[in-house]
Amino acid sequence: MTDTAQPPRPARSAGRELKEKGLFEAARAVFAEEGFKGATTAEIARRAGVPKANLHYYFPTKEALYRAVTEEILTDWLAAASSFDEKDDPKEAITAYIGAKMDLARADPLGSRIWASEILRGAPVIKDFLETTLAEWLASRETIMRRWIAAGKIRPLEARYFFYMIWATTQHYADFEDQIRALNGGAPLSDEQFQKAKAQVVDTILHGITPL
Amino acid sequence: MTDTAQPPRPARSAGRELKEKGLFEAARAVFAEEGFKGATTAEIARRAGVPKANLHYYFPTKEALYRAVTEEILTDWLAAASSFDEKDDPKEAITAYIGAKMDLARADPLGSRIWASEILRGAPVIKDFLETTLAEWLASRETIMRRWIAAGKIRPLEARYFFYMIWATTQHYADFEDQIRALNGGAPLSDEQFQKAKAQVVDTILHGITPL
DNA sequence: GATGGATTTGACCAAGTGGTCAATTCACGT
DNA sequence: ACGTGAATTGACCACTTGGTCAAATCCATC
Repeated sequence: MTDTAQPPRPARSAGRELKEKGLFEAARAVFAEEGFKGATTAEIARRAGVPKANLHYYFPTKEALYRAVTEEILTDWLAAASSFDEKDDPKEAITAYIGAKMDLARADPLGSRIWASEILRGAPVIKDFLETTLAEWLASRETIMRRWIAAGKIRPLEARYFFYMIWATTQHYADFEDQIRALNGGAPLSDEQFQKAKAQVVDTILHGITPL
Repeated sequence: MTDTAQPPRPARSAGRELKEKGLFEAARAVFAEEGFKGATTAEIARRAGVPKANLHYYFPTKEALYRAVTEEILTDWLAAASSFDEKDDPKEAITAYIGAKMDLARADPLGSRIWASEILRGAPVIKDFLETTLAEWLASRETIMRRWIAAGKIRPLEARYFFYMIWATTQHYADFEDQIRALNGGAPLSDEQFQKAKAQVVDTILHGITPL
């Protein structure tokens, strides 16, 4: 933890990137807790341990900082989404996809919460992403699902509502972590509990769509 | 709908209740969109069409207004939850429960969003409800589920993760309505679409937990 | 050690925040 | 008409907000 002097020479703009990262992470936490409007630059700067004026040196406005944060989240979302395409078999593809979404929710709950908060306020910043990139992603996976249905590999269903169920369930473990904790005797889910939850989600959904 | 003059005499404090209702509803909308911290009393008053000072006559503080709003939401939640207990058969009970939760999300999306926003900020106001009433509700339904499992009526599973899936999925249709709209060509789900979604959620979950 | 751009920051500002208050208006029983 | 309590509201206050700015400090290069 006392590794303050470990970069021997690459001093270049490494300091800048480090400070930017600190502000970025502080912003993620505050935006996740308070939403865009409720978050204050003063609080973000305080958590990052820099004066507020310094924050505005790295990010000209609160909105610029917020946009930087959301952009990364969308990237991560797409990365996890790609796990749907790695296998041709529905069972494998869906298992991998749900697993990736669950792991993302576990690894980066803040990202999921910022997304949720952004949607709650009407998605002003990511609306374009939703209407284009996300809509296209969904449409093309609907095509895949329809093929599986035609081949009798999964039961007939409307693919979009199927994906809503996956998104809702997986992100619930991030967005409602505090509620889950309250229902778990005050303690967050242990790794074992989380693995069991993940397995059950996969299991229930797979059984839910497998033909008899 | 035009039954404004149906109370012939009880003029008493009817005006008061009406105005209180207006502020209450305006507050619901603003809290749902902006969260507790992001919401402003000025905006609430503006939407209710009254001066800000008048708001503070009916509700002394922003937090009092927020607490009144949340209280009603918890009541509605419990009302919908009771539909789980109306039938002894798992298939019927779960169908009724999911249906009630979906209908609640459709009828009162604002309530669901305020709940979500409250959890996102750490549930300071409803934490007690979560830890007591909700935890007890969940525990007792876990007992019922275990009985069904022992009787071979449903597949073995951890009941709490099963409920998380139901809560997540049903509330998704309220909390992420804007996202769903963006993925639906900009139009909100029609009644037919919603009914289809509801049927599919019930169907998938029931199949997911029914023994082979 | 001088130069000059990058960085840091205290002080400041206009606009907004939740909340107060005293002066007014309203509704209604007498 | 009058009195009285409930209801209304413009003006105001202390504090917070996002953002600015100029003066200071750093630091790599010559």
